[in-house]
Amino acid sequence: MKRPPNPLFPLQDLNPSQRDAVTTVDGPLLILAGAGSGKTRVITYRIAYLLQERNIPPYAIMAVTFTNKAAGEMRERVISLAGREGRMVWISTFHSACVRILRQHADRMGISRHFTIADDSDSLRIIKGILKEMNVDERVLPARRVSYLISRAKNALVEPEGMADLGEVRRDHLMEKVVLAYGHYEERLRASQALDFDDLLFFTFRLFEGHPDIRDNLEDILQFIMVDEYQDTNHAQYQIIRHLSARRRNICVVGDDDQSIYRWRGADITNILSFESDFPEAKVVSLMENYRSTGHILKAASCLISRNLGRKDKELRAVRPDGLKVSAFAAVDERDEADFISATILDLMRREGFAAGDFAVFYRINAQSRAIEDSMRRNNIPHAIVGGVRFYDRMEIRDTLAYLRLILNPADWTSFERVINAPARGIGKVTLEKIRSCAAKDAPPEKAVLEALKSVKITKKAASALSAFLETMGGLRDKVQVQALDELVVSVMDDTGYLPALQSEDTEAARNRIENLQEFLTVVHDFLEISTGVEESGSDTLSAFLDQVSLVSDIDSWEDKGSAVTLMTLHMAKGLEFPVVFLAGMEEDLLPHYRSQGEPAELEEERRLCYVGMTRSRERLFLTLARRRRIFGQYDHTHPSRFFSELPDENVELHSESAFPILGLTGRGGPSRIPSEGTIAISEFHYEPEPVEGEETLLPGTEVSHPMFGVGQVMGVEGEGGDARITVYFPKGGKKKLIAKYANLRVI
DNA sequence: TACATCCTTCTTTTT
DNA sequence: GAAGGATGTA
Repeated sequence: MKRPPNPLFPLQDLNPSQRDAVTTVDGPLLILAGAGSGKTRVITYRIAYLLQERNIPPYAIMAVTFTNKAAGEMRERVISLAGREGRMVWISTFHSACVRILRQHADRMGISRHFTIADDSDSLRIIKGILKEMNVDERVLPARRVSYLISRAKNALVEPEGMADLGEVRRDHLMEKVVLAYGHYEERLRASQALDFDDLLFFTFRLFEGHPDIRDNLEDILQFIMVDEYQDTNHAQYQIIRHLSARRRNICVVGDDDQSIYRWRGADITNILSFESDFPEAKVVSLMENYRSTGHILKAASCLISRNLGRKDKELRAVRPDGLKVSAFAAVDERDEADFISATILDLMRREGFAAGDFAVFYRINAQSRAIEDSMRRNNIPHAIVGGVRFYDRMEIRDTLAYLRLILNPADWTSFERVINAPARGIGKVTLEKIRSCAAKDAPPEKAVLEALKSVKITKKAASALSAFLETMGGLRDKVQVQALDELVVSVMDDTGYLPALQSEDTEAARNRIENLQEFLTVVHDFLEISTGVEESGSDTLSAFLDQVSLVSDIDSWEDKGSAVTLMTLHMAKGLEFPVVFLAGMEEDLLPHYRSQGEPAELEEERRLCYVGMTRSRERLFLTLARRRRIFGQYDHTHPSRFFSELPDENVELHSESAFPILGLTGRGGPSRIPSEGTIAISEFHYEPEPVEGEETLLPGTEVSHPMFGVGQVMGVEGEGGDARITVYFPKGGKKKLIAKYANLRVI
């Protein structure tokens, strides 16, 4: 389907460097796209350019993003630029693309085409079980840590044997345990015909390595590859990209090293920093004109990020006028902070005509959302929280999904264990253990059940429940091919007794769960609506649905509807923009987070996080902090984030209603509510707070000595005065809870 | 085996 | 300040 070059291709919409990036299509290309520099526009125009000006067939182009939302938006914009052809361009996330490839070639990898995608909580559950079997004390080696280390290994394409060589983990007895657990974990996943998130990448890489014909075939088809958010790719993704572009080398990566915020998930910032040495013939185009933010905001953000050492030296240019300065506000506590945000929003809406959808509040951790949400509710401000407790993480949804997975993949032990006693059927730990002991190696759970019914003593009640369960599952598997997906889901809820059990419960919680299940049915309907037209078997539809559900992220369902204030973590904020942005919790130990202060590289990532948040803002930016904050239900004093002191005076001012000035910021003389000695210094502050529960001289962290246990450190204080209960960690005696008036503690 | 009650721990960030 | 785990009771 050749078509003459389109003389009207809208290159005039682009500035010179954008145009350069769009029209450079042969050979490796690195597009360094600063915040707000029109990155998405460049990618979509480039795809349209390939289609229309170079007559490249759409199936020869692949664009990879990190979220489904980004992929969906990209597809829409390509279609609106290039017409229907754009529909056929392969635009997807890394993980979705890998699933598609793996389902197609599962046989070559020796796995079932219907493999289950194990999510994080599945993984964690499996690892917990393994550690227990290995008699590893979770306090010495938490499952979370093991899970993290395994994930890091997989992202680095390292198998259990090679794990001990990973730089950050030393070879010691704990490490041996982790390596062992990794091995067991893999066995368990394979027996269940399951792949975890990291496996999706790792197996795709292995597929390419071990089966060059498949790789070559794909490489023949995919002539042009584009990768968005390249700064957040991990090693596995990097290697997959290398494979796909090995021969043609038409690889275009787009990113900004200053916005790399997924180091903790294995993202390797050196991928983008060393692109030019990986592809020596690469052309580099820098997009350094920022069209988004007003001058003060951009200059403040640029100054902050310039503190990082591990970055390419560059400077964004503000296209827009200076606008208003960045506003800093110090609140008394997190409630006061939230109320300030609410009041400011109401004020801006009333006086300057902003709509609720123009505002976003960003924070470092999800737990911060509560106070803000409360305040918005009190003030009747429409708001939407993105993230936090996910819909798909609700128990009833996970249970239903587990049934669906088990229908498709009878080997799925994790799902089996989840649903075998949901609803309660009288099958507990003991029976389950019997079933497990009857399982021959790699035997699917239902075989093991049959075996157990035959050869082991099982209570009458449990035995009949098990038989009924087997029958139900058999019946559901028959229904897959004859029922539409929505009917099937209803069958699952009814036939398994799950919904009837909830209905007979008659509690608020149960009604809530039933509501969620109904909501789940709408999700199914929506899915069916979108995926019409494709002729598939029942199991293929189910499989596609489960894939989609496994790979959605919270941000995918967020829509810019203009009707509500958006509340989300800084991580979710990447790629978005809002007229007015609040960055809440600008405190030491929160931003930067205390877990990130070990290595300089981690601190730099926190700074990037702050930078990402600031650069989301178009017109107005507010940085707020609370001088004391409840953490784990207890008040703690805070210090202003060190990032305040890294902002330039001339672009930031203290908000006129700030309860306290912040040392290192301008604004002296302005604020009205300030006690004169109330300045908060970056490293310390002299302000005497109004008395807080149980908190006298024994702040957490205080060194104390005890007549019997010796020297220790205060971990927490509950209650007040002499009756206060003080938790102290003694290196010699361990953790102790002591009553203040009896403990005879001396502050050192 | 199920349910209630206590206790502990936890919170980064998520495809 | 919740949620999951451990423990005890029916």
